[in-house]
Parts: sequence; C-alpha cells; structure tokens
Amino acid sequence: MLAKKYKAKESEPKWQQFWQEKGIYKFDTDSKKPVYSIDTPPPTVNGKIHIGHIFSYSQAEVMARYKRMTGYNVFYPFGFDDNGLPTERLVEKTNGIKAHQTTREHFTELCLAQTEELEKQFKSLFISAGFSCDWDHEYSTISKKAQITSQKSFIDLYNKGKVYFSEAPALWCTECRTAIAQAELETKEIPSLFNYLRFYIEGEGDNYVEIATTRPELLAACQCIFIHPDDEKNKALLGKRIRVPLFDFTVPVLEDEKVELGKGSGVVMCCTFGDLTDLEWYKKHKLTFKEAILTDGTMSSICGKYAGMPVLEARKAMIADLIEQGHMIRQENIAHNVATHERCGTPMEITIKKQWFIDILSHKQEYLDAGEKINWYPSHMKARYRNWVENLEWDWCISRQRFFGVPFPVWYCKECGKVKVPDISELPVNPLKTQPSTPCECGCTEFIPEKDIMDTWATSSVTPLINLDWYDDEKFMKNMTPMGLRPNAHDIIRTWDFYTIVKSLYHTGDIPWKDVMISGHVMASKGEKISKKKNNMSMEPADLIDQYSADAVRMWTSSGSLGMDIVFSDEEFKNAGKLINKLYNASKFVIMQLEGFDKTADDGSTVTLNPFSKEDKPELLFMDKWIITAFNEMLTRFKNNLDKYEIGLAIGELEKFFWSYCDDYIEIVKNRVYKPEIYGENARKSGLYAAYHTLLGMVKCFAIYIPHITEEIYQGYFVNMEDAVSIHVSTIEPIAHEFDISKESASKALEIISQLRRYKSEKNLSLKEEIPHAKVTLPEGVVLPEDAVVDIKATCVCTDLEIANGENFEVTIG
RNA sequence: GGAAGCUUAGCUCAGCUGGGAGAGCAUCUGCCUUACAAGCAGAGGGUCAUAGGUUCGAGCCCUAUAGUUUCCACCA
Repeated sequence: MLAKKYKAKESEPKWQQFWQEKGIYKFDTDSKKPVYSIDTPPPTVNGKIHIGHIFSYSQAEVMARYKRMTGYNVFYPFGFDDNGLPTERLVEKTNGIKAHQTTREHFTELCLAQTEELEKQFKSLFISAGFSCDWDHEYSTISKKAQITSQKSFIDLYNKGKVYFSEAPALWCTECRTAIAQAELETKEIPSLFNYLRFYIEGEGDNYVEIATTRPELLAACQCIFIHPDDEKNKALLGKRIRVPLFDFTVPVLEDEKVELGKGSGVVMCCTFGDLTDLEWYKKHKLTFKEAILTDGTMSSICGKYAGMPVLEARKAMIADLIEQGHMIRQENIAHNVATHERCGTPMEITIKKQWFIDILSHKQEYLDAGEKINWYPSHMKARYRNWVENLEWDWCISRQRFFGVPFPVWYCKECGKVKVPDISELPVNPLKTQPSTPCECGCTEFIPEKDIMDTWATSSVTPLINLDWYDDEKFMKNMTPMGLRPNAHDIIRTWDFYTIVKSLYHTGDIPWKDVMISGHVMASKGEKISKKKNNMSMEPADLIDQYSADAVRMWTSSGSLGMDIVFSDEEFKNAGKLINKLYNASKFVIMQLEGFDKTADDGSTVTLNPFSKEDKPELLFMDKWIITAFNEMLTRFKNNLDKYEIGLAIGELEKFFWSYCDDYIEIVKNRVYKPEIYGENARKSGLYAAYHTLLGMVKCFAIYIPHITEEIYQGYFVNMEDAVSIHVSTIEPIAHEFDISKESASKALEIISQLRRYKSEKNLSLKEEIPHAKVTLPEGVVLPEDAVVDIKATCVCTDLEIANGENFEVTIG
C-alpha cells in the first residue's frame, strides 16, 4: 500500500539505511555470475565535492545499477585521493602555515586529521546521493594498502628498468618547491612587459643588437644570442661576441631555425632557463647550465646585487637599472600565455636536479596501441588520448620535494652511491625511519635515505591494482584484470587515464580496463566553467539534494548526453520532480486496483495475494497485449542504449513509454477495472495483469536512475509478489508472452482515440462529453478486435462506434 | 598553430546502417476526468549554419567556409 504523498526527505535516508543493512550492494566473491567491475577515480580530497563530481560520478553509478540488474556480479569499490600536493595545499591554507615551516611529522598529522574529516563528509554525500558502491572496499590513497601498492609498483618498475634517477631538467614550481609533471601544467594568460634592450657588440663601440625579452631577470644566466640562418640583416653578427647588459660578460652569437624572424627584434637571447625553447637549445647546442633562479624562487648568487630577491622583485629592480643605465630602448605591454602550476597558479620554472623519472617517451607506440584496445565511450574521446600521447615531450617525473605522500622505497649507499630498494615483503617502508636489511653490494652498511615523496599520480594511477589487492600476491584478484569500466570526465584523460594505462602495461602487460566512459562538465552558463574563483557555483550538491531530492538530482545528471558538457539549470530539476511525482501517482493507482485482491487471513491480518499466478493467467485483451508488446520493444531500445553507456538516451526511451502508459494505457484500462459489472471480470483481470507487469518492468528500469522512489514503490507492494528483497537486486527483463499482435491495428486504435479527443478539444468540450456516434474507416486488411472497439468507446465516451473497411483511414464524428 | 566536438522550433536537445523533420520546456486554446491541476486534451512554431558535390533521393555521406566550445601547444 502506498501513502497518499511521497515524501522524499523521509524516504531517501530510510532506504539508504535499508540497503546498507541488507548489504544490497556488496560484491559477492562466491557468485557464479559474470563480474562487472568499476575503477572509480578517487575524488581528490582538497576541498568540496561540487556538482560536477556528482554529475560525472552518478552517470557511472547508473551503469553499476544497470549491470547489477541485468545479471552481473558488480564490483564497485570507492576511494578517496588524499595523498600529496593537493591535500598539502589545502592543509597549508586552512592552518595558515607552510609545510616547510614545521616538522614532517606534525604536518603529516595535520594532513591526516583534515583528510579524515573531509572523507567522512564526502562519503556521506555520496551515500545521500544514493550511490550503490560497496563501502567494504573503500580505500584511500594514503592508506597502508595503497602505500604498499604504490611502493611495490615503484620497485617493480625499478626491477624492470622503467624508472631512472637522473639529473635532468625538470619542471619546477617555486611556490610548492617541488618538481612537477607536464600534466600538471595549466596555461594562463598573464599581462607582461616586453623589454627591448641594447646588447653591445664586443669591440664595436656603440654598435648594439636590439633584443626583446619578458624575462630580464635571467640576464645573468644568458648563454648566447640566436639569429635565424636566413636572417641576412644580422648575418654579420655570427662569430662576434655580445656583451650582456648589467652583467659584465660576453656571449657568442649562434644560428637556429627555431628563431622567429617576425617576433620581437628577430634576435633572441637564450638563458637557462626562460622557457622550453631555451631548454631545447640548451640540449641541442650543448650549452652550460647557470642557475639564475633558486628552487625557492629567489635569485642566485650569480645575479650579483639582485641575489636573494624573489623573481618578480628582481625583474622590477633590473628593469629600473636597465632604464637608468640607458640599456632600455622601449617597452611594450603585452598579454602572453604562461605555463603555470595548476595547483597554485605560479609560473613554472625549469631547473636541473636529481629526480626519479618513469620512462614513457620510449614506449609511446605501446600506449597508442593500448588506446586502440580500449573501448572509448563516446568513441571520439580516444582522439584526445591519442593526441596527448603523440605530443608527450617529457618522461614522467615522479619525485616531489614534498612531505605528505608515499615515500620512495629507496636509499643510496653512502660509499658507492648505488640505489638500494627493499624487498617487496618489507613494504611499506619509510626510508627516513628505517635502514635496509642487507648491506650494499659494495659491502657498505650505511645508507642515505631518499627524502622525496612520490607524485600523487604515481599512486592514483594504480587504482585498479589497489582495488584488486595486487599488493598481496595471495589476495590479488588476477582473474578480474582488466577491469570493466573506468568512468571519468574528459579533462583527466591525459592524466588519470593515461598514467593508469602506463602503469597497467608495465605491471600486468595488459590494459587496465575494457571500457572508458567519459562524462562532460557542468557549466555555470554557456561557455562558463564552474570555478571557485568566480564563485559561480550557485548550488552545493547537498543543498540540491535537500531541496529537490537525490532522485531529482540523479534524474538531471542522467539527462546529459554522453561526454557532453551540461549547463546548470534548475528548470531541469523541476521536470525531474514532475516525473518522480507522476511515477508515484501512476503506481499508486495501479497498486490500489490490484489490492482488491487482498484476502483476510485466519488470524485476521490482511494477506496480499498475487492475482496472477502462472496457472491463473487471464485471457488477454488486445490493448493489454499492445502495452506488453510496446514495453518489450522499449526495453530493447533501452538496453541497447545502456550497452553503449548512453544513459541519457535510454531514459529518454523509458520516459516516452511511461508517459504513453499513463496517458493512453491507464486511461483505457481504467474503465475496465472500475466497472467489471459492465465489461466483465476477465477484462478487469486482463487489464490488471498487463498493468502489473508493465508497471513493475518500468519501475525496475527507473530504479537504476531514481533508486529511492522505486524502492518505495517496490516495497509498498511488489515485494510481496516477487522474490527479490530489494528492487535493486531484481532483474530487468522482458515480459514473457506467447502472443503476437498487429502493430497496424494497435496504432490505428490509438489514432482513433487521439482523433476523438482532438474533436472534443477543438469544440472546447470536456473529455467526459459523450460522442453519440462516430464512424471509422480502416484500410483494407486492418482488423480491430471487438474488445479494442469496446475500449475505445469507453475511453472516449463514444456510444456508437461504427467500424468499416475502405480505401483510406478516416474518422468521422456526428 | 595542432586535435576534437557542436551548429535541427523561442530555449535545451534527440534523430541508428541515406527515404515520415521530432521530443521536452516555453507560448496559445480548452478541460476540476473517482492516480496525479506538480494534471489532462489540443494548437501554432523549423530554408536542419552557409556553399558546392555524390545519389533516383541528403539533417544524415564527401569537400570547403563561417560561428562556437573543449583539449593540447604557444614565456624571446
């Protein structure tokens, strides 16, 4: 029995608790069903879960439910990424300190406390949104298991020769004081000054070359001057030496194709390092390295009186001096694009330090092949992956000169400097706290620990291996590789997806997952991303759930097209609410009629009987056969779409059918169930039979999108008749039947009803108004069974409906 | 500069391997009908971005152009 009104606020938490108690979403290790596993990217614990997360994550959640209800044993673990720089930055901000100002132990404590608190909030939000993950398999990337996995990954790569320790140029963030990876760069447009300087030619008095630069602070690290080989005007400079302003040294003039004649003065200085082109020239022309900027973002001792100044201050001071000493020709205001660190927005520098790198550049083709083996939904997203791999220029630097994260399981021999890694059985290790258990090959027993920690991605790229317990050879669920699905938004294809593929190929030799489902972003308005800075997140997920219900929010997230961005609009939430309300009302009606079959038991209690036991099937009427057939056809399209991860198109099919069920079918069947004394007991039972099975079928389909209200409906009646304890462990299946109907006849029947309704509407009549007589001409060969004619007459209050066959279909009234 | 997506009704979008131009919202007109007025029945509204091409036939295939969004590159 359903209550008069559905109250989402009361029902949703009730069912969430019910599911937890009954263990509805637990992964069944003993099941014989095929496994469908989902490698959810653990959300980063560095702030709040925003509506974009809910949008993206709940699209995959729908898939989990769909697979669970179509015969799969679903493995749906969930994790949180609370490891590394993003978390550190959050902790620094909330506590108002910098990590390097306190001890590593203290800072780690702060990080752990804060992430624990946030993870509680995150988890409760995902639960309140009706997520069906198995919380028994929850993990966090700083957990012991994840640390072992991550260190084991490193040692495996080390043994396979896929990581190397090298003094190579690396991207550097002076704010975070750590090396960073190519994937962590974000381009930003920054206003700047283009300074045209005089560089005097050695031995030619006042003769000078004009050179433009945005980074005069690097003058002390100037290596040479480049001209283009085709630059006839400046060709004479070759072989001469040029004096660097402010600093009393000279540099040679060299040629390179990469100089752009039209840019600046067409003559360019090369410093270590102003940008990636400088680095390229440094490698190509075998230049020497002079460090102008220290790792903390201040100028080095080679900068003379500017030493110790932060970069921007030094730039200002040097510009002032350049002007004062007459080296400045002119200045231009420009806005140029600068590569910055995505976590803090600081312009990236390049420095040379010893770092650990994972070799990726020499295996590009394998990654491209892996990309081909994976099914991308939508398929064009594969191009983004391919594009990224093809354009890679750096090996993956995984060293971070930070504090909170997974330590490298590495020591260096004090005597010979050789790298020492522990045995996998000893993991996890913190080299700062323990020493190797065996001496170095050279016999030395003293070691220097590696202080750096690993990049966050080094851990989050092994989530499939964390999920499958790879850390423990005995527990490792090898038969579940590759996993079924990786869902994520399109912006992290180049990071999360790429790195996970890299690690998977190295460790298992196979792709990490069979399918990748890409979702879009939630936009604040057309072309405007949701951003914390703009403060245009009009709604927090928790507020939306509170205001519209979790089911309504999920309805909205499901309406998006696969891979497409969606503009946030509360109009859509209202529509979702309407659908939910309608579904409840329709169910209420059908169940109310069905409950006429209740019996009073001997003890006086009411027993609900299934009026449709297999032996007691009524003789089905034509329109009842139609709705059953239509449901099965809808179900085929519904499943076809979901099999392609098109959850939005699938629910579109379902909704269309549902509204037709309400407005056409219920209207037809109503008369029969209300008045068995006129239409007969079989007509009533036939209608109820079809209504029961189609409603149950639809509610099951809706259950993957709106799990709460559908559970309410199921528990309110169907659970008494069906085997499953929860609708979410029932099976979505077609309605079994043995009949076949003429589609032509069915569509004509509906068309006749529609025409009779239109007649009344155009005449401004109530639908209850009687039509004394109407005549229908059906095309030759189309037959309308007598019971269908009776249904039409009852539905349209048409007393006399004359049916004939003729050339064209025609309905005349009066 | 490289790559990809999008352009169909006022708005948001669906249109599968080429053959009927569609849905929801909005607008307008009616209707209190024993599930639902958060409802029901109807109506109006489109040169499918533009220009070529292939085809008996193009929203769909090909070429080019424009606009738009995203990802990547771009610090002299």
